[in-house]
Amino acid sequence: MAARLRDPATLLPSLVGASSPHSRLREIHAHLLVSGRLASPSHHADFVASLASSSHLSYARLLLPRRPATLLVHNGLLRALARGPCPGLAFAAFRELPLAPDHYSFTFLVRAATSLAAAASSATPVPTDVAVSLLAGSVHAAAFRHGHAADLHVQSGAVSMYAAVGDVGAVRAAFAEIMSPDVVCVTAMLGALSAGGDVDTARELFDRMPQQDHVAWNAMLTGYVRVGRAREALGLFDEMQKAGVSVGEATLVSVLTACAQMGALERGMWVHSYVCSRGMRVSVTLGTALLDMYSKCGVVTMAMEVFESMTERNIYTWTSALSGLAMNGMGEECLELFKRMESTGMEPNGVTFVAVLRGCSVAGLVEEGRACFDSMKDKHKAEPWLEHYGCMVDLYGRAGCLDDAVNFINSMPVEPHEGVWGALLNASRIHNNADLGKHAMYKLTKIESKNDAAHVLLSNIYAESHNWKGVSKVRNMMKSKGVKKVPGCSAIEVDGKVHEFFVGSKSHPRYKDIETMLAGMSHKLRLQGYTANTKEVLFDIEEEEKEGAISLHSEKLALAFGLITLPEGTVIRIVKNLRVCKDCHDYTKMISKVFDREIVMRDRNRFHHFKHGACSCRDYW
DNA sequence: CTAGGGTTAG
Repeated sequence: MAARLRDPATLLPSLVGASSPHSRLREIHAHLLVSGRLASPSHHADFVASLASSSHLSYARLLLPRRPATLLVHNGLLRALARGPCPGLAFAAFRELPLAPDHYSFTFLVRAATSLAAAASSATPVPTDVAVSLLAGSVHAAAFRHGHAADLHVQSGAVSMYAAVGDVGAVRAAFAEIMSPDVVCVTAMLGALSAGGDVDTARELFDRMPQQDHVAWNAMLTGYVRVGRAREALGLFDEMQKAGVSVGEATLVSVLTACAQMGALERGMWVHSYVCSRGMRVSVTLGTALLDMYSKCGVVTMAMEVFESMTERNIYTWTSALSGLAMNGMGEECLELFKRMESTGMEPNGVTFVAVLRGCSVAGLVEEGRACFDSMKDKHKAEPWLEHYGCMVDLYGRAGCLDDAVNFINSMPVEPHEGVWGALLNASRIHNNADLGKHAMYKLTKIESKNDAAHVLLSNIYAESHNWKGVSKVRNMMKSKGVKKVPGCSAIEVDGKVHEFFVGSKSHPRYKDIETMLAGMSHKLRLQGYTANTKEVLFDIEEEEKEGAISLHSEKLALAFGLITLPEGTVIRIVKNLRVCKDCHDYTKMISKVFDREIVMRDRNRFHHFKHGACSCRDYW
């Protein structure tokens, strides 16, 4: 097939390298002219665009004034710039346009604004950038002025653009303007709604579509994934397959993300074998999603196997691998991998540093973490985010250097946020420092008065030092302030089906068996000398008045269910939405010994790998 | 020559 070169960047990729000097470009240019490959305006346009997208702007500019100055050439340039690494350049090129722009021109500008907005919102934790929002508005206004705002492509682009800047009202207005929206428009709207957190409305729109194509299905899928409704995402994927919709890479990436969220290892592995059996090429994105799924399911060896097998790795790949190691308590390995990353010349970003600092933290590598934090500013000229300060406080605090943690906070050039105080609060809990804990709590509640996790932490601090008055004070505080506790929930996958257990719940169809198993477990543990930490549990505010509920924390229910259903010798994997409490942690350690089972538990922050009565977190979490 | 779906942290 004589494929037409549609993407300018693919034209002459071997000839125009990013580092070619001008003289070399002139050579190539002359060669192309002589061989007649620039004869037609479209080829000329492709060449210009190709130069622009490989950052040879100045040379591309030289070619622009060539006659005929067609819109084709200029639009091609706009397109390349909009899709390139510096979308803002498209606006510079637009200002120098020697001709009146057409509707094509505007689709590229809209696209450029969308990319800028996406980059702005991912670069910093700040929700929206005013400048980008203004830019979006002016692009749209310009489209109106030139009479091209009614073009379907511009319109659907506008919907995505406003979604990218987070302007819900503008999204609705832009969509309402479209007289007869097609699949693409509706899909854009669908994506916009789910990006704003309103997946249910998105789903209504999806169901009402006359016919959905695979992109619409994928948009819906990621909508669920984005808001953390992984179960529904997987359900939708089943429907998608039943409907015979083609399953491509984007679909599998979303499915893997859903598996990672739920800790659904079996389904994740199913995707892996699906990919292999069909001989699909494992792209960077797919490979990264696979590796991430494995580490979030606690199977670091497989994650690293995928990582090593990849031929191309980008910043996401490295960061995901690093955070996988950190999450699984493999701090030394994390730091080693980071050194390897630096040696390849891959530039770490803010997220990478969060991962590495967490790695240092779980392994107690205080000096290394400090060096890493300093190198961030000095070597990588990156300004630390509040998250990084939080990581540092966690690093010092977890290692027991509480003074250093406090000094670090005092020397911060920016106002500490709740994460920083939360890290200090947790450190106070680990090291039984009630005074410091109270101080951290005081600061924290001034910022975020209804933080439920913080209240639970403070209560645990008091309980640890048998200060029951303190415990009940916290409880009253929660009542009067109306702090709502998120109910504990643990999930376990059996035969590809994920079972969820809520704290104290008896609604599982096999609850009778679970109850019997729990009794058996307690009996066996008692024989081994384990006694439930009743005093603490009695005041465990998660459970409030129910003293009989000691064994009913959700992870215990899931654990019992796992022991019943999973064959001996297989690893029991549990995913919990909150932090594991001390009692459950001790309990699980003992179970791993008494039942001789390996248990992998993912809690809100990290993994616990229980084996032979010990945990990989070395009791620090 | 045009528009929509994908990966990393908290």
